[in-house]
Amino acid sequence: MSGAQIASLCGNCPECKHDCCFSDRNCGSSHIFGLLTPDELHELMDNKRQIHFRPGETILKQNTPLTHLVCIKNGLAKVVSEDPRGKNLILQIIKSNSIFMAGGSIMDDFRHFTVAAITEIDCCFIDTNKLYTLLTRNSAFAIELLKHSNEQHLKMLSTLINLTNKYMPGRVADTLLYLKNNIFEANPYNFVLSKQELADMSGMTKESFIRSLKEFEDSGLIHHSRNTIEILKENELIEISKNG
Amino acid sequence: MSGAQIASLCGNCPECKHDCCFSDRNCGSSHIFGLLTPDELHELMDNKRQIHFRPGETILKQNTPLTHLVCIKNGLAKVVSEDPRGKNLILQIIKSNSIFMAGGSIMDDFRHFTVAAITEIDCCFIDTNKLYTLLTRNSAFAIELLKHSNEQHLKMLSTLINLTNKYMPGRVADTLLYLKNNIFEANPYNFVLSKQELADMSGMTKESFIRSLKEFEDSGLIHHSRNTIEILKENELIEISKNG
DNA sequence: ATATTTAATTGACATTTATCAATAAATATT
DNA sequence: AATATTTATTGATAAATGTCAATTAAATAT
Repeated sequence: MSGAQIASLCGNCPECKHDCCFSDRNCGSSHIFGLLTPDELHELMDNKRQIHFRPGETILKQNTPLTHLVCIKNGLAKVVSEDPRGKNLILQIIKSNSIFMAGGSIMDDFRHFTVAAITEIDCCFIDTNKLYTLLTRNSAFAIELLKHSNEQHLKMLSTLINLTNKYMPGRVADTLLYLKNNIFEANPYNFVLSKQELADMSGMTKESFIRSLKEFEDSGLIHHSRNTIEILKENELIEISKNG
Repeated sequence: MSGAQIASLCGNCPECKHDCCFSDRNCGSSHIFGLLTPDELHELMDNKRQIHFRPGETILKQNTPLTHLVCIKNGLAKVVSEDPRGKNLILQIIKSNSIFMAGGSIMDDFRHFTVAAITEIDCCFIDTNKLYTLLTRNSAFAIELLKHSNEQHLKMLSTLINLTNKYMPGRVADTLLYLKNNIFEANPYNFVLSKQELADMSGMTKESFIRSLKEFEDSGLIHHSRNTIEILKENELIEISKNG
C-alpha cells in the first residue's frame, strides 16, 4: 500500500454530498446511498477519507480482516482471487461510481479476494460497523444492499457457468464482449490490461489467450493491435460465446 | 411437477411453529426466522403449503418467474444450472432444514437455476411478496437475510475457484470431501447420486469422473462400491485438493 | 424369470489446453 | 542512444480432458 496518499478529507459539510463518492452522482450506479437521510449520510461519511491509488497498487488484500468496504469514485480496478500456487483469476473489473461489497461479505469476516488498481484511482473506505448500524435502522437501505448483493451473486454465477462450461474460444469471446459492452463501452476500445490479465479474466494461460485472439483476427472477427481491440463481427462472437 | 402432492396444510395455529419448516428446529440452520415475531411468522405462514416431491422431480425450474422461495424441511435436493447444450452443472446440494434463496435473487426476477429432488422431499414455498413486506418492517430480519445471501455468495466463489483453478483429481477430491463432510456427514457414506451427477458436481464428464475415482481406489485413498464411498486417507485427499 | 431399458465401466482415440523454450517487441533505466 | 527488463508472440511438445464406441452390470418392466 506504499504510495497511497490522502487526497482530501471529506468532513460533515453538506457540500461534500456532491463531491464525494457517496453522492448520487458518484456511487450513483447503485443508488443505494440515495435511500439514506442527510443525517445518516453524514454519519457514514464522518471521518471518511478519499484515497488515491496508482496503477498496480493493492487497494484491498485477500485474507486481511474486513473492516471497510471500498467505493470507487473514479478509475478502474480488478477483483482478483489469488491462488496459493499463483494461478490468479480476475473475477470482475470495477468501474467508476460503483460500490464494492467485498465479495458478498458484509460483517466480521476476512476478505476473500484482492482488489488492485488498474488505472489511477480515487476511492473511499466505508467503515462496516457504521454501515451495520445504519442497516439496523433503515430497512429500505438494507433491502437495497440485499438487492445489490444479489446482483453481484448472479454475476458471479454467470462467470462460473461461462468459465466451467465453455472451451477457450467461448471464454475469450465473453471477455472481449464484456470489456466492450460493460467496461469500456466503446468500439474499438483501448484496454489498459495486459494480456496476462485478459487471460486471468478468461481462466487460461496468456499463451492460449493470445492464440485464441489470433484466430479471431485471422477469421476477421476482430482487429487488435497492442492495446486496442475492435470487434468487427459482434454477432459471430456472440455465437461463439453461446456455443462454448 | 406432476406427482407433487400437498401433504399437509399449515394454518395459523401456534402449534405449527414447531411442526412446519419455519420453526427454529426445522429451517433452524439459518436461524433467520427466529428473528420474526409470532405475528410476523404467522403472516409469512399464512396459506403456506407443505409440498411433497419424489426423487427426480423438479421443484423449481430455471427461467421461470421467481414468485416463491423454497424451504426444505427434509430430504436432499440439487441445484442445477442447465445449459442450453445440455452441459449441466450441479452448484450445490441442499440438505434438510435449509432455506434456499434462489441463487441470491430475492425480488421480481427469474430463477437462474433448477432445483430438483434427489430423495423424497417435504418443503414449503414462501411468497416473496410477503417476505419483502416483512423485510421492510423488520431490519434485523433483513440483515440476517443479507448475511445468508453473503454466505451463499462466498460458497459460490469457492466453487468457482475450485472448478476453474484445479485439474480433475483436485475437483474430484473436493466433491468427495464435500459429500462426506457437508452433506452426508458419515464415512463411509451412501450416495443417492448417480455418477453423472457426481461428474456434474465436479465439472467433468462421467467417464473422466469414474477414471479419477478408480485412480483414487488404486492408490488406496478411497474404497468405493456402487453406491458407497469410504474415504480412507482424508489427509491425502485434502493434499490433492490443495495442489489442484 | 425374462426381456428391456438404464447406468456404469473400459478402451481407443481426438481434441483441447498447458508447459517449456525461444524470439521479438515494447518499455524502462542508465 | 544503449542497455536492461518486462511483456508479447510463436513453435514444439506434453499433459489433460472429452468423445465415441463397445461392453458389462444393474434396475425396471413385462
